[in-house]
Amino acid sequence: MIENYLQTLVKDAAEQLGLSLSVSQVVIETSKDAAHGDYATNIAMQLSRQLRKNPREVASQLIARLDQSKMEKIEIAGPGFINFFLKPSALTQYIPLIIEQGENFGNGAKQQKTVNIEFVSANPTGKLHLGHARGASVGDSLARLFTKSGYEVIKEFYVNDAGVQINNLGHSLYTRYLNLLGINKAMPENGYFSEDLIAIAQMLMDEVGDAYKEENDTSLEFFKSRGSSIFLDIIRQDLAAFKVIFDVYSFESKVKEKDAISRLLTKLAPYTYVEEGATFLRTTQFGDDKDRVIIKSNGEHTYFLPDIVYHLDKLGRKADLLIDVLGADHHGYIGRMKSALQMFGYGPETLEVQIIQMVRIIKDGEELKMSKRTGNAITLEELIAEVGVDAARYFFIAKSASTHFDFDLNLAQERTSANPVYYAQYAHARLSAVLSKGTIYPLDTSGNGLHTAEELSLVKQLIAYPGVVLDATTTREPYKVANYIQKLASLVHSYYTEVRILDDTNPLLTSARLGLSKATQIILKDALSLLGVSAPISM
RNA sequence: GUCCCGGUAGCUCAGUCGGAUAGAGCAACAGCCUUCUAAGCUGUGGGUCGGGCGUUCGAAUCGCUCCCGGGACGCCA
Repeated sequence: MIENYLQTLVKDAAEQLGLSLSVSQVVIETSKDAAHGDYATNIAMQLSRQLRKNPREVASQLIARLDQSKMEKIEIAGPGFINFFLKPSALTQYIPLIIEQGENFGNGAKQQKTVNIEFVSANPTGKLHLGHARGASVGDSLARLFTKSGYEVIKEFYVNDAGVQINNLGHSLYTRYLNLLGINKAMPENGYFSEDLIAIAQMLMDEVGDAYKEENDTSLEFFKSRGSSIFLDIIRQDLAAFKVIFDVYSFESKVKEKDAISRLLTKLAPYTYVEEGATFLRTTQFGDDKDRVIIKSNGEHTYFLPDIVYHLDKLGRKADLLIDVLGADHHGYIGRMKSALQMFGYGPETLEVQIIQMVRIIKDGEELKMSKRTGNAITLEELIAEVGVDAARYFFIAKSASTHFDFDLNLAQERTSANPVYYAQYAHARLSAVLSKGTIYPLDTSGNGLHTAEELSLVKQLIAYPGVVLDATTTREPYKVANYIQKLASLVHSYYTEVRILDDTNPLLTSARLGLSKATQIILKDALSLLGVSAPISM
């Protein structure tokens, strides 16, 4: 956009001085202070070292060779900044483009690349809780960002339906069932103690009566498979209510089917050795901290093996990049999986792991420890009921995923304007109201006639949108979109308060302002949609 | 002991490949609704950017080191 235009101007001017610069070397920043113009560059200070000249002198030589047709003026300031003061038309010329492209404004060029984003991937042994909700928000927004940036995206959920956890679930559920039948049996040591399990046991008892009162493998198998499939259904429903829809559910049980594990072992053979009865994989050859056990001395394989099969499966289906969104407790897992994939010839950059830091629950100013045993976790379902989908998603996304997150229950339950999502949605609602009342005026989409400081700073913020989308995608940081939204909403509210948009005494200006409102509404709505947050037309 | 994340206003957090006077929201205080939605706007106060050393025209940002908080380091999943 405009940054690119300015970069090229500077580059051309530098070439006339006999300097060859790449466009990306010219850093254009938006000025914080209006006295510093609309945009600024520090290029003269960067160049002064290699030219061994005073930066202000370099700046004046550049300016003398710069195309100034779209400038009101150019100034050298401070130690050697070049400040650009643009003509209003240089900014407002983008308004027709925004209105014409609509929600496609800011889209990236087609990438011919497929990104597989795996997130949530909770065990089907209980309901989703707040930790999962953060992963769901971040993963889903990443998917939306990649889609907007031109990638093919696959959203994937991996279901661990064949491991120790499911065994625990089966035993716990079965025990609850037997208890309901009046048979005395203690819950397993590592069992699941949540209330939900009792309800499900009751449901199954109503369905099958005492058919499974004999303790045997068939009985246990029934409770394992029914329990996990019931929980998976609940998980899917909760996610759908949270506006997170997965394209693919992959099941561990399917991954392990046939002889997938033994075939994998054959291929990994060159990288293995046996020590004290266990088989190790030489992941250190590819940068891991230590070699990893893949077959325990008791002959069972570790979880690492099916995970490798699964990742190879994802790559084999169609994916140029795998992104795993995982909780912070998984960070030790990154090195070994990257190593394993390299054994199959994939570069280390094929797999990216986005670590989501912990969520701490704060209630009455104190941390609330969540415990599987007592089942006191706050569920996603409860979260949605308490604060709503929009507020919850915005809450989770508005902070960098790499920072520890304090979720203040009292604040969330207040349901007041303290939550920034309302601020942004309200801005959209106000614009919508003005536009619908303004239909009696013709919509001027040209941008001509806009000139006040409020109008131009709003336009500058609109122009910045494509850059924000790109930046948020390449850094995998959706919170940057939230920051952008807050700034945009703030400009909208100021503008709305300072300026009477629908002005009977000046229909021409009204039409132009409606055009600006329309363009702003388009971008605000699209930015919110990247976070999975709705843009209401009234509140 | 090793690795990861963090330490910026009373609280929660931003801070554009290192830039101009370090910002926003909340909280506090003072104003603004006969006119498009006051879930809003305007203004005020509030800082040893965890400490130290270094790199350079310039450091919250980069390097080294120390301190504090959270997490991970198993033939667990």
